[in-house]
Amino acid sequence: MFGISAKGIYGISAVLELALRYNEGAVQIRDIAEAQDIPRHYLEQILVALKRGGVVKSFRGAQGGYTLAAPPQDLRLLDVMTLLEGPVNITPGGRGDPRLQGLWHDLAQGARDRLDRSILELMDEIRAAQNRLDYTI
Amino acid sequence: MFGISAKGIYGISAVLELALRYNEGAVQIRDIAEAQDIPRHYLEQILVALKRGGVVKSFRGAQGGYTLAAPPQDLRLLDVMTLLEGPVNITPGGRGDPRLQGLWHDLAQGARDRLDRSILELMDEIRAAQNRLDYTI
DNA sequence: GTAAACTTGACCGCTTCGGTCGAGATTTTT
DNA sequence: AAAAATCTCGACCGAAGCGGTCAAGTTTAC
Repeated sequence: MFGISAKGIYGISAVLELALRYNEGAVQIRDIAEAQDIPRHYLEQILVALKRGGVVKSFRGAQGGYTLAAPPQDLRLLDVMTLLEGPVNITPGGRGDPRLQGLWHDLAQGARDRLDRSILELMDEIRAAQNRLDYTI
Repeated sequence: MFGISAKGIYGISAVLELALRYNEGAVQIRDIAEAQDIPRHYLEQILVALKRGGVVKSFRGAQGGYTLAAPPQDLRLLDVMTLLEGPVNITPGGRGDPRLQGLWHDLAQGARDRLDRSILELMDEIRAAQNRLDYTI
């Protein structure tokens, strides 16, 4: 239950990779795929969707590739996920007891809250977790 | 994204119905299906799963039907959902950047927290919401 | 011009979802 | 004992989504 599909996981991973290389210029699909271990042709689909949504930019031809469309502090995880997996919505059909609407709504809102942070915040948290590990070991 | 399937929604609805009629003895599939507008034969599958998981009990033959296997305060929403939709688990495969594990884990834990309450609590909340409506209108 | 790189869209096998159906087993009622 | 009510089990089905592959085409840098 509640599984996020490969598309979303790959998508966030790819965006993270681009964020980490934000000052390196365009990064090619092949490099992202290799670094994050994502099937190349599948990653294409994902990046096209992210491009349509304004999360990344692409440059064609030799020396082309992808970059973030904005600095990491201006991009939100929730936007990336929404583009790839559709809106956070618990009950698509009007099924089930109407009295349960509040419950489903709470669930959706909780998920949204946890995803509503910038890529930069995500990078900071990752760095913090790494530091914690360094001190522990 | 994050949609709960019809099975889970129907399942909670059916359990709620049984909880509301907890002192009435066995309730027949047909009645539950009608009250909650669930396809009868589909509801069968759901109830069988809930029975196997010890959430409901069944009685065969004339005057048979289903009841909760325990009083509403001893049954948790999370158990019902887990039986019907599998465990709350965000990343089944080992896909994606390992540094994102914390993120997925947080998401899953958030969903679990919101589902970890008893049927009785759910009934109370529904009643409270109804009261709020009564005063507002 | 030619190689590098993105772009587009068709295609595919597999699984899950949502649901239907029918025959059988069990229990109560009469 | 027979009939009626009810759950039980498993097969089946169409549609959609998932995860991924592939080929052919464009665009751009050099």
